[in-house]
Amino acid sequence: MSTRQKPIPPAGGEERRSPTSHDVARLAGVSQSAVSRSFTDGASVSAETRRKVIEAAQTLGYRPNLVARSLITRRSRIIGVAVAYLENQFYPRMLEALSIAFGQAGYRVLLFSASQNENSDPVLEEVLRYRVDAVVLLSAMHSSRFDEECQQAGIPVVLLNRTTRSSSASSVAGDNVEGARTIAAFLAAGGHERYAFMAGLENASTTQEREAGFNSFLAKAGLPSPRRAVGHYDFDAAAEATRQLLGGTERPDALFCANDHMALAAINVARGELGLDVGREISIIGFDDAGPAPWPLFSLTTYVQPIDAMVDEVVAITLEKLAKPAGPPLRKIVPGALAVRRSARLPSSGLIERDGHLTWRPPHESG
Amino acid sequence: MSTRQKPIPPAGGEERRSPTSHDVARLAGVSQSAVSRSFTDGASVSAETRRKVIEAAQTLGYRPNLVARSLITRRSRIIGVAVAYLENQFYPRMLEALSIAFGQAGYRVLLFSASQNENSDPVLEEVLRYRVDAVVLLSAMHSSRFDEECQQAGIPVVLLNRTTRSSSASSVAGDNVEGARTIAAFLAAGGHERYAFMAGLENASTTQEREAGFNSFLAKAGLPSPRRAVGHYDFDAAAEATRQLLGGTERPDALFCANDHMALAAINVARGELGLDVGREISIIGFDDAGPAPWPLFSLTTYVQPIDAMVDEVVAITLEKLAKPAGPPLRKIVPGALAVRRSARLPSSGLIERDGHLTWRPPHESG
DNA sequence: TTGAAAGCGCTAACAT
DNA sequence: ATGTTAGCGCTTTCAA
Repeated sequence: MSTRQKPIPPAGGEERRSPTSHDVARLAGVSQSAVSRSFTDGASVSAETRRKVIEAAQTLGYRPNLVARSLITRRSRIIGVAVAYLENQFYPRMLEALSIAFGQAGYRVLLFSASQNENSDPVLEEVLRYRVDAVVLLSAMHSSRFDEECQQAGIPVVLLNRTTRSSSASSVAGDNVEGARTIAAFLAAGGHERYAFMAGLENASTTQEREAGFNSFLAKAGLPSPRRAVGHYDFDAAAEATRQLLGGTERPDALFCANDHMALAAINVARGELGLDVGREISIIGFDDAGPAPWPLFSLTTYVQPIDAMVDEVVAITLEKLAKPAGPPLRKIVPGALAVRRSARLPSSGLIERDGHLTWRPPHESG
Repeated sequence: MSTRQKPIPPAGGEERRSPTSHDVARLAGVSQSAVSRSFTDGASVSAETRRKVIEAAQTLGYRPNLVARSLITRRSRIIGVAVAYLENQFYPRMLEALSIAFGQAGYRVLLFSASQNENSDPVLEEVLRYRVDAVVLLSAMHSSRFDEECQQAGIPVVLLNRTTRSSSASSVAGDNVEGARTIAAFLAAGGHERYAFMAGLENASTTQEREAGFNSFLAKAGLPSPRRAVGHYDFDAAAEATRQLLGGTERPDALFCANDHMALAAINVARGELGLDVGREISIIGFDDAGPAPWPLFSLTTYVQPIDAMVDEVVAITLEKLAKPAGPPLRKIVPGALAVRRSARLPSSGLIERDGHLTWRPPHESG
């Protein structure tokens, strides 16, 4: 039996290894497990022992190694979050809110970027090696194959601001159908005659649901179906779509864009290039309430998605799934509210003020 | 001696443990270390062995556990990134670029949020427990105590878009002094007479350096020193600062805001509230080239900070520090360029077109 | 309450 | 090239 040989420090030799629980134990004159217990919340340690341990830890600059802890607990307390196209102001705010909310629940966020149209599976695949406890898909495309692998590995997947049928993933999204319906009703109440809709990505649930809600109201109200263009949720593409939509004859007097990011592009083109008086000659409405929407120069009427409520829901669902992985996916629709500003003509009735903000309720709510 | 008892699966019992390298080894009929080697890049394994291993891994759905690997290699391949106030469009783009660039280098980004004014030490302290390989401070305040702890733990700290003397942290920043000087020269060449400067956070290096550069040029040119207000790098505060600056008599005809986020607020107030013709009655210039700056409705003249170049520099410095932790901090200033757009009056000479963009060079460059 | 001992899943000598 | 062995730093039985 050889004497316990001091391991050779990594090349360079300068690097001082950080102190371990053993070092602390030695200094405090207790066992290593006592140190571990002193840093564990519900563990049974005497106050005296803990005191000695904390003191020794302090003098050594000891920090529990979460990697080692993860290895044994099989919980990393890390949530993988996939994002793409943070250019759209709505996402950074979601991300920040997620990071803060998960932080308060004792989790950290590991970031994954994937370009918007690209399949993010390879990156997400890589995440799993980090043994993240759960995955939140904020903006990336995803395949059902990925869900299944996660499902099988016992890793909850939560989609944020998108839904999916035929998947084991949970989801949190805004009320796209109702929101779009409200927008259509608002525009109809404003007496508009020629409608237009700007789609985002064709295969995104947000675009599909918002378009469905918008069209269904128009149809039911006997109004003509909207002219249509595709902005791919991209600023430049949306600008081009706006030119296409508003450039010809018989210009629409009402344009609903599937999100604010595109609506902001539309305002830039309508006012900046075409010289239109937005809010009088043309009404433009978006969806989200992204960063610049309330700025005076845009004053964008939009369906507000409540970021904090949605994020809280994501955290709640994630923790719930972490606690009991079994069972069907959890799905949540979070209601929003129309923020009435100046980018769209006001109807003569139904306007109400709430918390200093203007909103609107259809005068004869039915059903 | 007891028979090796199968550990009891975590409560619930549904959870299938993910396969380990041992499982793969057994199925492939090789040793566990052969499996490890098959998943290690430069390791010596025969093609045949690797084939068998990969095949077995495939059928079992094996994924190497990076947590276990980290424990032994003492490298997590995770970079802690601290952000705050993603509302300022410049930061999300930086963050996305960082995530992508580090991803290409085989690292992932662990996110930490701290509010802008708050001391982020407690959060950052927490990071260290995850044994991140390095820390990048994108937006958060930080104390020299934190640097020292990292230094001592052998964890490189890299500041992005801010600098510090008296710290062991490396840094990457734009050329604030030169940029601000160029802006002053540009405004002077445009024949402006009454200057104003909007500061961000007083103790931020960006504000200090940009103000110093701006003022130094004005002084040297014999121009009056600028009127001054503080916008705290916050949209609303900047709007208020704008009212204060432009509201009175003897209105300035040139306003330099310490970043674009505040300049955008200034344009919103100047045009939206005060009805000023931005670019003719008042020239407004920013710094960064944040997301909405080029939008037609702002067309903000600004000093462009090259995000990709800065981020590449951060990655390079981080990797360099990871390779040789010893030595003094690495500091890099990345030059930018003035993007001439329409928010500021054009000088009669010095304008040049580059890559389809308009920029400007002082006609008589001296010293 | 406390300590001893057994591993979590992997990498890295060391032998063969 | 491959297998054996010894841990990485921690949590968690199990006895005392």
